[in-house]
Amino acid sequence: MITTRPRGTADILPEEAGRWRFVEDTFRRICREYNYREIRTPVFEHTELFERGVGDTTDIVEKEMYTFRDRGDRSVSLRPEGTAPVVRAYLESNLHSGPQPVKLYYTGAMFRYDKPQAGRYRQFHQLGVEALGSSHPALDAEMIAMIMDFYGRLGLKGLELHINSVGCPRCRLALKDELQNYLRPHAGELCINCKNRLERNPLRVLDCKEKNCDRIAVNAPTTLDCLCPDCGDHFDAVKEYLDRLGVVYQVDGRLVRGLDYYTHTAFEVMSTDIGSQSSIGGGGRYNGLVEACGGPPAPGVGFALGIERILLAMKGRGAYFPAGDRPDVFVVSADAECEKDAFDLLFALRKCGLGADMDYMGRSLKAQMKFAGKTGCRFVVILGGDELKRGSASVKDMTNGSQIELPLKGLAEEIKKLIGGN
RNA sequence: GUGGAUGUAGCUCAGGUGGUUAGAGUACCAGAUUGUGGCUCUGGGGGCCGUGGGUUCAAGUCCCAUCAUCCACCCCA
Repeated sequence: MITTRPRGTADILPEEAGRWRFVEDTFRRICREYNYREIRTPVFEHTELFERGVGDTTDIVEKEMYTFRDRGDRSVSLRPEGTAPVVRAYLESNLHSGPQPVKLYYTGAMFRYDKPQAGRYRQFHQLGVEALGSSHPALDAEMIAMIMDFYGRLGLKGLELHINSVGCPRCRLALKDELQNYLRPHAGELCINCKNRLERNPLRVLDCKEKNCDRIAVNAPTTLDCLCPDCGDHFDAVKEYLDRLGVVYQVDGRLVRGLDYYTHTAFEVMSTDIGSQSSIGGGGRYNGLVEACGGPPAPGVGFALGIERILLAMKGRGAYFPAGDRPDVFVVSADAECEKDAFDLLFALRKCGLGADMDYMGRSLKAQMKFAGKTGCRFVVILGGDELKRGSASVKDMTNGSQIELPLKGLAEEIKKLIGGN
């Protein structure tokens, strides 16, 4: 059926698109202030990039990628996330041999073959930033502060910021041992998933939401219990920088993010009122990723935010959105003979930079007025035989209904003055 | 991938136990004395009742399948 969109996709209609633009514009502004520069990468990549970069044991790669073979028999995939492509570009264009860190931001569509539900789509849109080449804890803090700053400017409230450190690979190994020792006696009480996780990836038992698992996990050793001295220092420094900025956070030793490449700092922002898909943004440090992608050892930090979920949270809280675009002027012809003059006038107005439109449905004067009212225009210019004889036009202010007659010559400039005057 | 709910005009929804030409509100269009919006009144256009099967003399109404949406699990943005 050609009149239905693919499952899990959405059309962003004009009214909604205005809200998207508001979110995106706010993001771009903040990126400029924090000195992150835009990067645009392809919407599809070699499948191998995601297998290596995201991790081939993650759900994303195992069962959620849009993968296909192109006509040259190459396996390519629609990007399921933005970090791996940015890292690839960083390497491919030798950005790592320039001044570090390289601070980049991106916006765009991502694709995941999930079952759609509230706040979860197959094509969704992310805003993200990555800072490559520095392992300084102030950078982790800057990024977390930046997200909260961004949400604040959108008028989002009722958010929870959770932070954690998942340590380096050595810490993880230690934790894995500790966890398995703690969990094995409880194995019989865990859910089926967690029984499997116990041997393969016991970290994930920590944020299982099953009641029994949750109860057991509360007392389990966390990532924080197993941090090596270096990782502990790094995390303390991140917290200190956040404290200096007055950023409010909760340390959550059970926060384990799904992607394999995270090391050290991990963070996530939750909204309490958008349904079960409550995460509206998250990120962390990934010091092993660049190397895993075939580059030199280079650290990185980044985050990604979901636009759809941000919008959901904003609507849930009745957040402010700026008014949509509307024309400055609508040109109305009082009788059919004036239509061509109205057309000329319309283009004269536009040439002066005014947003202008007219009726294209052959409507009566009354209907044209009605239609003009619905466009939300500020002024209506009425052109009729009487006015034309005098070389003038009637200008009606739609906000108060007042009407004056002005000469056609220089009309656009006059209207500009009237708009500027308010 | 698993489970639950729903699917009637553009939109929001009515349509007891199956029975003639499927309704409302809203939106859209046109009128309400001769060149003017927002309020009010009147009229009008618009529906493969998601789709495909089945039961029945008869199905929007019952059964099955399928597709889609929503909700939860899972996962994550």
